[in-house]
Amino acid sequence: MSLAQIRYFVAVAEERNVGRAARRLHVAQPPISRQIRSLEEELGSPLFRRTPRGMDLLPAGEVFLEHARGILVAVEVATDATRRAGS
Amino acid sequence: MSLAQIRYFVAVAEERNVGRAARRLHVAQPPISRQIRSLEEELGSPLFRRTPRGMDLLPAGEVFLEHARGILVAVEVATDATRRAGS
DNA sequence: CGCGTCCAATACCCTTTCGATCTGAGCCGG
DNA sequence: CCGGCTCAGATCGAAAGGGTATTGGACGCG
Repeated sequence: MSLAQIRYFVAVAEERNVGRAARRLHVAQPPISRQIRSLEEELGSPLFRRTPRGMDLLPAGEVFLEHARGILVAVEVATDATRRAGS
Repeated sequence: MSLAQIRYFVAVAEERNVGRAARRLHVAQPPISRQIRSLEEELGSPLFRRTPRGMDLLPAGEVFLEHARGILVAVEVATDATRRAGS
């Protein structure tokens, strides 16, 4: 699992759409699709239901989403605090 | 910043020694050194003082260490909770 | 009914990143 | 001094990651 995967996941969960998430993150669509799939494999359970109109969060996805947001915030807080301590 | 870098950092901080951290993580020593350096550059401040006998945590490093441990725990918790929700 | 549209997934290539090995430089103890 | 630590640097091969182009499925509209 990588922080990029977590960021991709949060964007897709919020946009409910891989293409929009990709544009928001300034990356192409296929990398996002692949990373989401890889994340699901690593976690051992699907996070989204694929529909012709986008991606619907599954229960496991909702659980992961809450934690994922916390992780990203924690990384940002750690970065800021360390920069502040270092200068 | 990657989760691997955070794991490397925590190991080095705890061992106060790059070589021991490398053995503990089952990777070679130079990759650890490089990732630590890259992390310091990204954070904008040194985290360790290099000595002929090992690595001493600087104040910025101590700050980052506390946050880093929390991030790794959060990743583990997120993983477990999601696995549990998915099965 | 097609046909155009919108979606995610796949195939393929290329660049970048990452780790392993080997080597070097600095310091300390015997 | 010399032998054994330490971390850092150079080089190489493998793996990962992103981009473009394309496919395939589902819907809606004429």
